[in-house]
Amino acid sequence: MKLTELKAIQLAELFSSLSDASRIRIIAQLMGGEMSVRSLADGLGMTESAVSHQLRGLRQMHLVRARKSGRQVFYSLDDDHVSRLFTLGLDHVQHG
Amino acid sequence: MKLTELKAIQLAELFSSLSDASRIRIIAQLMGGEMSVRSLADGLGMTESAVSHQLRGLRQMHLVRARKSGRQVFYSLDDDHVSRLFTLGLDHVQHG
DNA sequence: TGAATATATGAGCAATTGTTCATATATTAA
DNA sequence: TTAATATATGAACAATTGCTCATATATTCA
Repeated sequence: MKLTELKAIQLAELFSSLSDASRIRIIAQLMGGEMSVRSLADGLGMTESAVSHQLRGLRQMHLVRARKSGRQVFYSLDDDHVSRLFTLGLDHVQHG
Repeated sequence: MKLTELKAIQLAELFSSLSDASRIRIIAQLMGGEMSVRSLADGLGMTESAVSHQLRGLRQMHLVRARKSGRQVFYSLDDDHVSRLFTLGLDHVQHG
């Protein structure tokens, strides 16, 4: 298959976004619906700062989207590509 | 969604395997069928050493498989999860 | 306005990563 | 056996990454 260097880099960046256990766990939580930064941090046992740093990267790669309400920010998965990549990956890990 | 820490780590490792442009280009080449280390290296403009190092990681994650024939080793994609992850990722990068 | 709360961000540091270079192993041919 | 070829591997180094800590911004409430 032919692939421009740019597309290769973009693809690598996309998968990079999913290449850390903390980010995977953030995404797993968001599979259940939108959550605030604090409740993500509480649920994951991470600091809000660490979660916020990770969410920034996920946002930049359009894996999550933010909705502001008052002083909270609720995050959710951006589109269904994300959960499809997630479950396809889980498939690969579980079977063969 | 609930996810054990082990599964989170395994998923992250899987996506890590796809998180580098060189590895993405190796996989793109292998979408066309099996290739030797040398022809991969030639086609990608990488040294055989660099390609071999990367193939080792891909092999360990069961993304590629090796078939030895004489003094050459031919690599191919391990199963269809790989190309499905690849094309799903490409989808995400191209649209939305 | 000022205090409290929720999130974001920059600097800095330890840990990880991808490559090169040198060398090792394995196979074939002479 | 020796030389040549194909691949693999270990060490080392620069570059990147994910966290903590301190601080900044934004919003609500008194």
